Amino acid sequence: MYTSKVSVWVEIMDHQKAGVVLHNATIKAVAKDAGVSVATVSRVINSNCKVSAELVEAVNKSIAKLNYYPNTVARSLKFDSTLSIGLIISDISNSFFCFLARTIEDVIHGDNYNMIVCSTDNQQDKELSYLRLLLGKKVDGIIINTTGMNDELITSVSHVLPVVLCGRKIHSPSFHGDFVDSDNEAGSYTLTRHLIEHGHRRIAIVNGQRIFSSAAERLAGFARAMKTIGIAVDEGYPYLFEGNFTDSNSGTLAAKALLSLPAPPTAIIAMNNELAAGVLRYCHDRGIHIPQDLSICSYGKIFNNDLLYVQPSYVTMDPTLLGHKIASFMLERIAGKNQHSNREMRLDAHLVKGTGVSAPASPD
Amino acid sequence: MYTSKVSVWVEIMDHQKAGVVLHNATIKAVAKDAGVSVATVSRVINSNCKVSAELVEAVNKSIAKLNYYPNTVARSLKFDSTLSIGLIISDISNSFFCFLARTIEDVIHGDNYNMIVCSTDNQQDKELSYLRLLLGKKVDGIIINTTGMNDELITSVSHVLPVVLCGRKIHSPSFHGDFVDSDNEAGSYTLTRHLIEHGHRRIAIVNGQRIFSSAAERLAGFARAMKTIGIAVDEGYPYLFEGNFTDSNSGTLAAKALLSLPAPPTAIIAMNNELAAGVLRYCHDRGIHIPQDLSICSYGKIFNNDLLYVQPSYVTMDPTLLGHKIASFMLERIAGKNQHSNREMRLDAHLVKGTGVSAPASPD
DNA sequence: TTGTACGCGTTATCAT
DNA sequence: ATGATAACGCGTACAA
Repeated sequence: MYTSKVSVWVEIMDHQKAGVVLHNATIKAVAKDAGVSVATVSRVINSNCKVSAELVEAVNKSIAKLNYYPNTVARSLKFDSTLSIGLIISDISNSFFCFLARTIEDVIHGDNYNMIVCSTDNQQDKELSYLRLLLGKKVDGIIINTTGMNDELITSVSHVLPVVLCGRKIHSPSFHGDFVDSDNEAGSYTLTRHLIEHGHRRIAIVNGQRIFSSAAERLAGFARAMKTIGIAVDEGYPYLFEGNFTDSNSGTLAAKALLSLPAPPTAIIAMNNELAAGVLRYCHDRGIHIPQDLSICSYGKIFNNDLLYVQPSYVTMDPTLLGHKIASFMLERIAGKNQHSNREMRLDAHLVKGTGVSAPASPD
Repeated sequence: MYTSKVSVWVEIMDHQKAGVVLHNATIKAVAKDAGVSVATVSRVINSNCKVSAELVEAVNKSIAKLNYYPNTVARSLKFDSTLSIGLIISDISNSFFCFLARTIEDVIHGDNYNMIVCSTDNQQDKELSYLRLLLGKKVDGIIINTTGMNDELITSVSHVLPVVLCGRKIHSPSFHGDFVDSDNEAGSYTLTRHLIEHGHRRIAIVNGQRIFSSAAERLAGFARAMKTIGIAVDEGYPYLFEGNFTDSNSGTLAAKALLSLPAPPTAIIAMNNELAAGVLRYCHDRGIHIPQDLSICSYGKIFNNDLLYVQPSYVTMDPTLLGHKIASFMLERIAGKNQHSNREMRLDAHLVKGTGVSAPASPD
């Protein structure tokens, strides 16, 4: 099996600390120096076979002398496994994905896996290009927050490689992999009901593109909540803004558009942290008082939320929890050789009330 | 030479969009199917040699039929180059490093390089472990914000691989690589003078560990500025707190300690964004009014700065600018075969005044 | 226990 | 122009 020989590495590298030259020595060089065959060296390194004590000694001496360390690329070629997994997300500079990436890195590092990070900016061609690259690089698995525009290819990939989706679902029945996300519909429902209970009726929603399952589900939860007060959210609903999840500026534009309406909303729900920051930025710059003039909610916590000039109410979407689940699924799939049936994991989104919500100034 | 054959990939992968099975076909299988030798297939793929039109046709047909794509691992073995670079930083979940990572990714992706992200948490053993891993994986270069505790090894690595340092210098004369950072001394001087000009005298500094060159330089700039008003900053200086750059909580502890002193400071300079957020958090929770009770400055912008309840003055440290420079240096070194002499690039840190600074309530 | 030889998927060198 | 074959560095049957 293809495991990582940490103990050997430690032994090897300890000798390299004192500023010695790294020769890029090969196993052959070590064998020659120690006067043994490459097979013996290999056995010493991987310690999976019996080697006499004196030869072990000699080999280790040569390893230290030559500052030898194994070439992982060659091993990968042999085992068709690289001990690295690809992470394809829309944008690593988004605080949510930062924490997600960090958590995933931590978990998989425990199993000696590395992480190749790829940011797509939600562009189909970038995603495609990265998928190709990772496929060619023979990563052992792919974690992907997909753009939703390469479903067929990803489905194909899922037949040959462990795939864990995050945040955006693939509906193809032949897709083979796991899915982890927040419980979008319920979370959005909770958030909307929170506003309704404060007396709001003209509630606006600033969403991401509906081609993303998360956006669609959050819209559905919103609609279900609005239905409880007899308001139908359909194509004609006036307070619906579809922006871009990865661009807080689209939240700013949304706020501007919504608040310019003849009968502006008394509350806005931004469907992720980026959009929420954008909405907040608009209100801050324009001197719109929150919550007096407008109540604001966010799906997921805004970074540095507790230090903001006002705290929107939000439902939790903890990237650490998500990351742990995602990484675990991935490692399980790799270990089980991708034989699991599709799994779906939804994380609870519970309400955290903030100072950004109050009763509307002029209820209808 | 080892280049990436993008055009070929496009051609190859276009046929895979419709949910076909990815067989992991090899060049041998393609050769067999097309009735040619593997050499010919290789030539068609890399189009570096003349092949007759009909054979090109046949090979491409087989490639499409078998959904063949090249195994990068095998190529890497041949070329001793993987088209990937390692990024070793203290913590990818820190907003500053997020933006840095994103920028670097963008730039190197243009040259078809990938990025393996490694977070060390400023721990020596983690850094060591990641260095080993990247070395074994035969990355083409390493960008590192080092812990400062593996200088000898990194120096060794720099003799065999392009290395670009970021934020933390290695002083060994035999180190071979580039260094990019903010102009720490000058930036810190600017920030301190800003407070002095507002009338502050009891100015506290919340710094990272001085083993990091950035922390040492910022301390030096602070000391130089204080000297202009005849205050010596030495080991006996009472308003010196050494915390942890990567842990905002240590900023909170610092604020608590400093403000509990008999003659508390009238201003605090936090030497990075994390520490500043921690200081701010303490003040916010304790109801300490800023800037009335205390003025606050930060080296680098706090994330979502414009939405905070108060805006510390800060000097710029743009991760995007830094990232561009770092990535460029790396690509140049890779292209030039590591033959450059050591380069050092300092980015200007200019002052942005915020609402978090005013004259002290009770000047001495 | 130890060594020889082959194969992993490619590319490059030599023949033809 | 095309094909056979030797490398790249490693692990492991198989032989000894």
